[in-house]
Amino acid sequence: MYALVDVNNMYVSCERVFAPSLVGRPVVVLSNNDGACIARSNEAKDLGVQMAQPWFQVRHLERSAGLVALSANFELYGDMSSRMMSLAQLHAPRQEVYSIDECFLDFDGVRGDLVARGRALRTQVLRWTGLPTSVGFGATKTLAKLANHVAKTAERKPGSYPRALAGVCDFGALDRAALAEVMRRTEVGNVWGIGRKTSAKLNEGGVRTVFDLMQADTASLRRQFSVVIEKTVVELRGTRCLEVDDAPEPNQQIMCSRSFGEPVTALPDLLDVASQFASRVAEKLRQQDGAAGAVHVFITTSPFRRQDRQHSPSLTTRLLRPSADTRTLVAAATRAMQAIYRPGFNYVKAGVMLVDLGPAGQPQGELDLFAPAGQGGPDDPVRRTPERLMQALDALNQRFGRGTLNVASAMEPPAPAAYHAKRERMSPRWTSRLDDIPHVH
DNA sequence: TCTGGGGTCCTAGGACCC
DNA sequence: TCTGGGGTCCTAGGACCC
Repeated sequence: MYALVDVNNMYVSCERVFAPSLVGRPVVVLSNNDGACIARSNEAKDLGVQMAQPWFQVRHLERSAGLVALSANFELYGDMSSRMMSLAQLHAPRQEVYSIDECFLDFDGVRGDLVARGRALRTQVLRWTGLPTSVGFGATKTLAKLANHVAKTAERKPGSYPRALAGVCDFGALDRAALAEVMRRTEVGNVWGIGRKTSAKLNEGGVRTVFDLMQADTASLRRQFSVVIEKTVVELRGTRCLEVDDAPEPNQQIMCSRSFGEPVTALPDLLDVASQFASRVAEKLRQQDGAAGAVHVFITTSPFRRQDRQHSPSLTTRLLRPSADTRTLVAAATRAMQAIYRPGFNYVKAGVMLVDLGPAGQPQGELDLFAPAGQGGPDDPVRRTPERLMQALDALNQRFGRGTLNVASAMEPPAPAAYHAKRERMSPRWTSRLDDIPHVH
C-alpha cells in the first residue's frame, strides 16, 4: 500500500505554531506582493475565501469577520517542511517528497494495522512540530491521494463521510460496498489530475462522481481527453501506473519570476531585475549540480489594466556551452532583457528561466582554443577557477545570508526600488534566523 | 488602486530529412 | 492534368498540480 501524508492548511498551520492566538480564527497567507490568498485556514474557507482570490476582494472581512492576513514567510515554511518530512520518513521504508507539504510513503510489505500506523505518524508529527496532518492509504498513488482527501474532509465536515475515516483513511480496510459509497459521495473534481476544465467536460457527459468515472470507458476517455486521464482511471481501479520514487530526477527547468510592487517602465530597473533573478536561478542550479544550456527571459504587462497597451515579449538565448556561472547567466539574461524591452509599457512582472539543463561536470569559463599555453586554453588550470569562485560565492551566501556577495550588476540599488514587492505582514523567521528566535519571559 | 510563483506532462503542427 | 510516406525534432500552448 501507498500512503499520502500532508499538512492541513500548511502555511497557516506553520504560522499558528508560533502564534497560538491565531488558532480558531480565520487566517489567510498572502502571495508575493500581498496580492492574493494562497493559503486559508478552515475558518477562512468557511467565510468563502477562495484559493488564489485577490486580497482586495476579501479585505472587508478583516473588520466584519476578524480575518487575519499574513505575508508569505517561505523561509519558515521550508524549514517546518523539512522537519515534518524527516519525521514522516521514520514511519515507512521509502518516502517521496512530493511538495512542500506532502509526501508519499511506500508501505509495501509492511505488516500490521495501517490505520494504527497512520495515527501514530499524525501524533508524532503534531507533538514534535505542532503541525496537523492527514493520512490516506491506497493501492495506487491516485487512490492514496483520494483517501487523504476523504480523511481530511471527514474530519473537517462531520457528516460528509463516516466518522471513522476522519484524519486517517485506509481504502484497503473498507469492504466493497463501503468503498463504493465513498466514491459515490465524492465529486470527480477531487481526483488528482482532474482539474477544472476536465471536470466541467466530464460533468457535461454525465460523469459527476468518482464512482461514475471508475465505470467510464477508458478508450473513449483517452480519445476525448488524453492518456493522462486514462491512467488516472486505471489507477482508481487499483492498477499502478505511477510508482513511489524516492530518487526523483533533478528539475528540467529552474525559474525565478515575480510581480512588481508597482508597474515598471524603465529599462535600467528591468536590467536590475534580470540580473537579480538570473543570479538567484544560478544559485538554485548549482544546488542541483547542474548546468544550463539556455536562458529564457520574459516580461509582461497586466491584463487586468484594461487601459494599458499590452506587451508580453520573451526571448530564449542559447549559451555557447552549458554553464552554471552566475556571471555568464547574468550577462545572457540582461542581454535578452535589453533585446525584448520596448519603452512606453507598464510592465508588472518579469521572470528568468534556465532551460535545457544537464549535469555540471564540464569545466566552466570561456574556452579559447587558440590562446597561448597557460593563458585560457583548454589545459589552463586557470579555467577551473570559475567553479571555485562560484563555490565560494555560495558558501558565503549560505553562511551570512543571501545577497551577502553577488556580481555587481545583481546588487540591490542603494535606494528602495519601485519593483520591490510588498510584504507588510510577514511574521519573523522563527526557526532559521538567530535574531528572530522567540523569547520566553 | 489592488489579481502568486513555482513546476510537470501531453499534444498538435511545422520544418526537415530520406 | 497528375505531386509519397514515414520518421524525427522542435516549439508553442494547454491542462494540471501545489
